[in-house]
Amino acid sequence: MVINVPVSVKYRQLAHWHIIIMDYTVLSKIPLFNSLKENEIIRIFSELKIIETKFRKDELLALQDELCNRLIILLSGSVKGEMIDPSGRLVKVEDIYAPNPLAILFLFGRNNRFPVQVTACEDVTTLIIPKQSVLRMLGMNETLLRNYLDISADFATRLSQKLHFMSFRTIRQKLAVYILDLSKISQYNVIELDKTKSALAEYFGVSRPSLERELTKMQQDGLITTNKKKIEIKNKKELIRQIYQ
Amino acid sequence: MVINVPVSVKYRQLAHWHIIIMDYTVLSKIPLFNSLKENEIIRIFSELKIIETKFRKDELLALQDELCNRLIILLSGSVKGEMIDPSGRLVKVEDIYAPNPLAILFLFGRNNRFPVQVTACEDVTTLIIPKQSVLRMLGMNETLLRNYLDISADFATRLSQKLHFMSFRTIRQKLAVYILDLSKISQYNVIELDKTKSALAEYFGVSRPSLERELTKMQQDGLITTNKKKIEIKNKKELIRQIYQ
DNA sequence: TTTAAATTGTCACAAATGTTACACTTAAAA
DNA sequence: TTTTAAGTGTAACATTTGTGACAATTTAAA
Repeated sequence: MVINVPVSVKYRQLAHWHIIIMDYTVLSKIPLFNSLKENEIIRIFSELKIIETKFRKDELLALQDELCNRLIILLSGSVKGEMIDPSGRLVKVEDIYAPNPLAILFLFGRNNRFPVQVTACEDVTTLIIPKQSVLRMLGMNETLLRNYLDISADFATRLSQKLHFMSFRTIRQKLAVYILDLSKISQYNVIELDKTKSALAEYFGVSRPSLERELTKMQQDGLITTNKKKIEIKNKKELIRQIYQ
Repeated sequence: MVINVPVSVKYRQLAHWHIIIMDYTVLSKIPLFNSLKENEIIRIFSELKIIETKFRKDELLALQDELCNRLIILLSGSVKGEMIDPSGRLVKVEDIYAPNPLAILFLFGRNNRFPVQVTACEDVTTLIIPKQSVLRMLGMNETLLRNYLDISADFATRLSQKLHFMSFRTIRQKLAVYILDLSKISQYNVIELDKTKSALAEYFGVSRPSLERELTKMQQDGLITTNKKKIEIKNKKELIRQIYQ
């Protein structure tokens, strides 16, 4: 695995910051710059230290526990966040795709370090904005501030929802919540799992055979029928009841 | 239980907003106003719609799933956050004490609703700032913005840590992490639990007898000795190893 | 002080989940 | 196409955890 030179070192070597000439069409797709007019974006980019950096597949964008002193926004490609535990194992936590920012929740705060190691899944292009520039930027434009707060809140909401989800004890409860959520989205009683069962078991934090067994039991109990990735809800009322014992 | 008139209704009835004359000593203790000079605080309070509201014990400050359109900061007293599940049970999620803000992570975002119902544990005094005023306030003063972002990040960090904590499967792993964390803080090998064992079991999402049993087993295995709320680490190296199988 | 409530410690048994193993199917790569 | 890897489905057995119950102890309230 190729270790990339830490970003913070890289841009300290530059005498002056870059002024990036970029497509408005590209930048306007970035959630942080949503609803901003072209001249506002140009002003922000001309006044602040914002640089474009490319990473190759498998290069590191950030190390676990490294000081989070810059906002990294993916322009193209995708990265994965992984935790290293003391026994040396790498545990994948999440994937992030362009055009999203990464670790936006951890840029500020008292212990502002990357919670995971970030590795490029493929060749990626990023915008890197030093923390101080982010702060100036947010003070310059209220729309931008609003976008930043909205994006942060959305991440926090997802974190909180996952925590709530984890609080369901049994595999059956987790499955019931998961299936019902999917059926809400598709509006049908027949849903198709959006992950492989192995991935779902990992997401639930349970073993794959246990997940399969519970699906089989739920079928025997007349709650659902299941085949491969397709699940049909047979008794919605009872399925809801399963969530609360 | 007394149901309080929703706050949003309350202050819509006021013809003009209040200018609160308050002690600088009180306000400077609020994390959000940390490091702000007196004249800056006075300016903010004179220009924005910020009102002081009192709630009695057991009154509701916010309902679960209610639109989160205001920042509530506790000046005195404490509140509890509880979730209601469809079977009607109330599940306590957390306590918040003055001088902290509540639901700061959920004020913005697409689905900005209170994730829990908030009830006063005792008589409380609060500052209520409408969302729009919060936004203006953050644009007015960079220190304030920085405070807001820091506070949000600290909450997000705690959420993320709890999620990481929940990802440990067995009770023994959770206990090992918990005990080692406490020993890091106190710097000693003898720690005192900061919760009752019932509360700890609830925090872990396990039953109390199971928690007790695991503590007993860990003592039998020579990892710790335990009595009431005191736990002494006997074999730190082995205790660390327990975290990873 | 007395009394009541909360906390702690323990047990036997039931239920849920993990582990390991194997066979089969499907999808991707050569 | 053939080959290989990934995904699915199931089983026996071991381990972990939950449940309900009870007694002893500590703490708070009257």
